[in-house]
Amino acid sequence: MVQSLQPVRGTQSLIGEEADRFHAVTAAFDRVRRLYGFKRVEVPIIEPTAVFARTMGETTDVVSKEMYSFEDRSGDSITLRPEFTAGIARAYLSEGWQRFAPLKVASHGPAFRYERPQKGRFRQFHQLDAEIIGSAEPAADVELLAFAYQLLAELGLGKSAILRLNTLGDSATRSAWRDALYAHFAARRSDLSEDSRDRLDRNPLRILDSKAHQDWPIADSAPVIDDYLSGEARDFFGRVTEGLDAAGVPWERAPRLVRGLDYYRHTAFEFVTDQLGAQGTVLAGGRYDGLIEQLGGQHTPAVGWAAGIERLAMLIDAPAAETLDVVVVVEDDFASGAAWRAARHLRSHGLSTEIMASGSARKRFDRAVKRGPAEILVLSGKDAVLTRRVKSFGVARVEGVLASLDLSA
RNA sequence: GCGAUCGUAGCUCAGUUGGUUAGAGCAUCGGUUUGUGGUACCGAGGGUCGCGGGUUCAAGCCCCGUCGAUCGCCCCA
Repeated sequence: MVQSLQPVRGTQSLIGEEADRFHAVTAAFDRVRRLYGFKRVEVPIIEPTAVFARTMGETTDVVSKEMYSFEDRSGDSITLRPEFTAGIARAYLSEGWQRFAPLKVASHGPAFRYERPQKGRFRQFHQLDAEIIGSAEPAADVELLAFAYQLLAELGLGKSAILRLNTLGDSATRSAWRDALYAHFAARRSDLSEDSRDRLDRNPLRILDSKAHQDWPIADSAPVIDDYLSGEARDFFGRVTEGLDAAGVPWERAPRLVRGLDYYRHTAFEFVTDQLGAQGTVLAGGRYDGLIEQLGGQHTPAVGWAAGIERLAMLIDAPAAETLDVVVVVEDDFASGAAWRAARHLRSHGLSTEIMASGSARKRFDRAVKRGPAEILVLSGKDAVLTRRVKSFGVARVEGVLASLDLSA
């Protein structure tokens, strides 16, 4: 293949069932989003680089090595969004969306990370995103999770995607726990895997869910978050879990669940499945009360989640293929005017219609049959006399719609 | 960034221990006595076997490099 015709690594072009799966996910999202009163918002795909660097944490992998950043013609550093949250927070501040607070918003679209592609992971990937900005209430966390759960349930994943839930406490809790973890792991540094020794300084929390067997006993004996929770943090988490129980959202406690991005506080969660290989997380998020301040705004509590559209699309049952209501077979050119008139009329009455008008008459009919329509309308013009027949394979609607139409004019 | 596996027609794949002109199905196009036709039958086009080098009388097949894909590590949706 010619070099320039190769797609950019980690991007994909979809057609047929794959495209239908993708659309099924976004359609379900848009339907459920409305049931919960989340406004649809659109935000830019590009932002000033600082928007992401300041909010996600300079040392995170996403910021330090996975961002698609470039200088535009005026020399400004621009970044293709690696996630939605920071951009929405920026819009909240710069567009004056504070006036809508508490604000419930939803969006979906592409995001970009420079990573090695593998199953369920792409350089251009697509996310669903939901945020509640300006509410410090545990009820916001509950509502957001109820939304997520109903969405997954409507996608047929209510059983296979499990909600794992944790609290990271407030910032005092989080830093005390982090210090304790650091001390614990640093004391056993030489027993840790090579990866985890690297993680120790960068992000000691991540050692907790290390995949290296040799780390497991050390992680098992590590300090637990519950011992560091302030009274308020404990109370907050309690009200979230009570709310989930009342709302009928099943969950399990994952005391070692941490999130990679720096801005998370209190509630952290992920819906996981065992059907996607190494990329089990299908929807994840949490509370990020400090993020808007990081961007220079007033203290503004918020919660949100993002879900991977490709990952969900791989999990759902194949959507029913789009069916065709009518194929119009034009047996000879004399009838082509009538075919256009008939097709226009059928389409304006909501019947999906295609016209077969090339190749031999026999081929046209064969192709019409292969398209699998509910009905085939055959128009012929033998001896300059227009005649029509309808072959029906299912619900017969064509004759009814066409009854009032003079096809010859 | 690291590791493993894999690259043959537009797509899915076959191709024996290295041996003549690289095959099939699907798709595309054409034909099959104007046929009331139900996914048929016949035929055609389409390949520098990812790319470059090497070994050999001879390479789709063996070796090296490179690009790409897939899966995993890291990280994450």
